Amino acid sequence: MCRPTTRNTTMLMQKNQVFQHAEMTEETIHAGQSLSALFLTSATELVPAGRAVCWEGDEAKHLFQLVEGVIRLYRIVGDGRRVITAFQFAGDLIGASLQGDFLFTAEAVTECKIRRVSRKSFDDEVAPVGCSSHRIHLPALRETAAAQEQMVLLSKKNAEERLCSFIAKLASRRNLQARQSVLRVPMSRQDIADHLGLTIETVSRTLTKLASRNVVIPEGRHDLRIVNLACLTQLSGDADDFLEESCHRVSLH
Amino acid sequence: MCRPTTRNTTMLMQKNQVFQHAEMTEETIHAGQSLSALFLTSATELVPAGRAVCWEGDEAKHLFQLVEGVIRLYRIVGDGRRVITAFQFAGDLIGASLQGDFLFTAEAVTECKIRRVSRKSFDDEVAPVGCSSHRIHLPALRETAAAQEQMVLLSKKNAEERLCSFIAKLASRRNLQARQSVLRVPMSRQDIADHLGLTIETVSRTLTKLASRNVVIPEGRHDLRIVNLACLTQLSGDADDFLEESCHRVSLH
DNA sequence: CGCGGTTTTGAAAAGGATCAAGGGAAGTGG
DNA sequence: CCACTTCCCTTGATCCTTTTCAAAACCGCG
Repeated sequence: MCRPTTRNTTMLMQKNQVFQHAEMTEETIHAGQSLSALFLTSATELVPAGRAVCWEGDEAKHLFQLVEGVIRLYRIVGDGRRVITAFQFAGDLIGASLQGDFLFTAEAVTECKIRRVSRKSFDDEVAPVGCSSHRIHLPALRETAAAQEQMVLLSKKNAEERLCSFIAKLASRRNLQARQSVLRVPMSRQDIADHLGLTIETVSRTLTKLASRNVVIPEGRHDLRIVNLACLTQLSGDADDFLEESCHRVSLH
Repeated sequence: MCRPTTRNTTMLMQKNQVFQHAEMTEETIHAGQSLSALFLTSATELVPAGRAVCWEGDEAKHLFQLVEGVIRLYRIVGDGRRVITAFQFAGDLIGASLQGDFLFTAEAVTECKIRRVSRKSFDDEVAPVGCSSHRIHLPALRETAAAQEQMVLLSKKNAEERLCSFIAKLASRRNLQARQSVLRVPMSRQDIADHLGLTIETVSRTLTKLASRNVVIPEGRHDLRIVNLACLTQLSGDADDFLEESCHRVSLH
């Protein structure tokens, strides 16, 4: 009775972009504006690569807007095992969905520009605006959706699917900024491994394998040439499966 | 402004260790009351075991309060692989942190009593109350915290640690209801496996191993005698490590 | 140009998954 | 109340993916 049915499968296929085109009500827009305004009142800070902007367990007295650069959010468990729960990119809000303490350490992957506002002024300024919970929820919503996706990745995907998912997602946000087929990957292999629940060696090997199949080609340590995006998406495992075959045919050298 | 207090465990506060001591401001309490009130206006529905109360992808026109029983939230990925992202227990709110569509299917594990309210009245009634985002965020917060913990579990823990984490968490919520050392585990092995990112066989084997080490002893399919809670906690892998040795000594038969 | 850290590659080992069968409890019908 | 069916769970044996350990290659940098 609890077994998967085909009905479920079809219905669920829509992926996780669910929130990319989330509701833009007047409220949302209005709130968005007041939000930018709030952040604009504070000067941008420059954070060098490797520096943390907040620590797990610290009281979340501020939140941050990432203006430029890439940040990793992570937790350390037990004996120094690190789990990168998410990467954040330009435009993202860090700590907006928090109360109390930070649940993660946020560390610059690349040099970053951030703006910071106190939680108090955030609550005071932004919350009263449009209160039917829409806007307030939005960052938390995205976070939740991302977390769910990550859980799926971690519990059901193999190394290749994980890596392809990761690259495809990176590529898709890159697309928004409109570019060619070379994708910047600012994070180290260790970062990627810690995000995907793999070891650095497995990441490396899997990448090599993808290269040999002509899906993506590493160019230096931090760039990837996307040769076959369709295939990449296929291999990521959450796509519709109907092209699987053709993809393999195309991709095999 | 957000200091924890010990009194007054309202409906929402009881679960989920992380936020057990979350903020109980006047606002929160007030909102909690208005929330209970809202839910109390709707009659309880009886949901038989195995029945779904909402489906992934459906528009979230309602939210639910779980009055009694256990519910699993899951997503189906690709070819019928099921990921149980969370279990929900009496007092939990389902769908409160959503906008738009449900991100999961919610299905009764045991027979359940639920109350349901429309999202509209939830937003209208509850949101305007205390608007500085505190109360609104609480369910979402818990969810996020739980999701993060789950990511840690899935990316860094081995089968034994996963199972021990799971049992320990169950046991800790059980404790709140004050009972003896026999823990009810309403979900099937398959449910547990799909939640922990393992196969049913591995769950079974690991349980057997724990039994042979005298940590927990299965009594029938849905009960566990907790013999050595300290050890269980140790083995869950997110505890402080200082007792690791002694624990092993104690546990080895 | 040599040096330190990162990445790649290789070989061996381990932990789970998978495949296959057997056991047991709950429910059904006689 | 008992035989029978069924479903769920356990156990065993083998296979496969990923990890682990080790060393070589690469690359940016002083």
